[in-house]
Amino acid sequence: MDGPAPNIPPRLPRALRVADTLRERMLDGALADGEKINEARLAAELGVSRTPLRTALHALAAEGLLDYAPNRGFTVRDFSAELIDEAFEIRAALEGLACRFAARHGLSPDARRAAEAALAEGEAVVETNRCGADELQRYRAANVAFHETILAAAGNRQLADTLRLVLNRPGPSLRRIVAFTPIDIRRRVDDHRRILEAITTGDPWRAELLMREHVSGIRGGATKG
Amino acid sequence: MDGPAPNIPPRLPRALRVADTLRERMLDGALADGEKINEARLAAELGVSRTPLRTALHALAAEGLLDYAPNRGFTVRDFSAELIDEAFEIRAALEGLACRFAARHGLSPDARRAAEAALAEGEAVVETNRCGADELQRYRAANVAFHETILAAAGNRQLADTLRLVLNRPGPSLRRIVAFTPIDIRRRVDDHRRILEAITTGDPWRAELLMREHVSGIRGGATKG
DNA sequence: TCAACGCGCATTGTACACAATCAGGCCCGT
DNA sequence: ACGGGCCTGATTGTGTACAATGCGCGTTGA
Repeated sequence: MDGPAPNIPPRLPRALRVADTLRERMLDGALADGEKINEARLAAELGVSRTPLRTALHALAAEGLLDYAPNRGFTVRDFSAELIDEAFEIRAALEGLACRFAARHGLSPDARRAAEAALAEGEAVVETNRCGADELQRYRAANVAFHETILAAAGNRQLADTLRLVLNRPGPSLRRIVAFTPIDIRRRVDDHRRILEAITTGDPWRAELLMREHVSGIRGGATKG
Repeated sequence: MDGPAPNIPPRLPRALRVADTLRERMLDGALADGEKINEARLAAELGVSRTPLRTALHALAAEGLLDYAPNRGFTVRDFSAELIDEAFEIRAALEGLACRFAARHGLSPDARRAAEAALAEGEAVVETNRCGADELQRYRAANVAFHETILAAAGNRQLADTLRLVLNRPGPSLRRIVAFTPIDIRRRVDDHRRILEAITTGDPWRAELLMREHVSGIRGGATKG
């Protein structure tokens, strides 16, 4: 997503860094659900004035991460467990759509190479039949690369933006909930292979269906049910 | 009825009013695509200082209506024709999802009454077999009521927020592009009937499919094809 | 005792002034 | 004549002071 640094190397505005900081704090729970935000205190804590902080707060509210009541300030939006399920279904629908677009539009040579590389990396991890921190890290990277490649291939910026918003949402960490047993990973990599196949053979609707199932399955195989 | 400003808020923050104003200007094209925004000039034009204006600009950027480049300001995002098509597909996917949720969750008595009332109103318009400004206005109201009722019945605020963002997006007016011949309207009302039927009979997947087709068809019947 | 009123404090909203950064043109060296 | 670097005007980013609003508490009267 927002690449590390080299893309935007010069000092970028405090407001943006503050927004990122707050997003992270919501992800790791440092900002609890429903908590009211005190601008002055938070600004002091972050070492900036209220101006860039307010900019960040309004932006996050527009993204749906905070609730805003005029003259009454901001509160951290509550993302409980069932809301995460809902987010996954939205994500499934949007990624399915992206997949259909990618299949309809076709993959560029570069995109195809990238997708196959990500897939191969995932399969390599599965081959190890192990599930340590290292393998997990490799699988995650491959997974992200695969999904992002498809999203980019969809060639629809609105969709990408919308999806990014949804992905950024759940505070209690969407990712830490997902199960990562070797079986789960094997299944997901297999999903990836079929999805890529549907895309390359030009079967948009099947590609969409598979992706929807794939993303829904991430949650289904992860939560207690 | 729901008057714009003076009715609800004795005093609503300037930033919010400015945001609304800018949204409207983008809708009716007073802010052209790709236009660069000069904060000082626009602030003077709107009669506010740069502070609330900047708040509004950042919020609109977070909503995806503006592009923002650090230290380089804001530009009005370009929503050309094909982008509107894309927006419709996203909308179709999201409303389809809402429809499925509504069917799965079931309609409350109130919601059911509201949906049937909206449907009946639409059918009443069709009965007239006319297509004047008055009928069009009635149909539109009924249409909005129908879709919003279902969205509310889905009981998923994230989905509602996401969809609202997408609906707010296209500047060159999503609505003015849609065709409104009696045949189109008849078809759409018929769609509505089937959708409601699928929901009330508890057929989530059919409900989703029908809604997706319905929304896609709005565009399909409107553009050159 | 309880409810309603009003005051004061805490917090949010806005304006303005100043610092940082960027775009464009001029000058200079080669 | 051409390319590169500096300088200047314009625009954006941030800090700070002040105005406006809302909330809680104490007082007062029945």
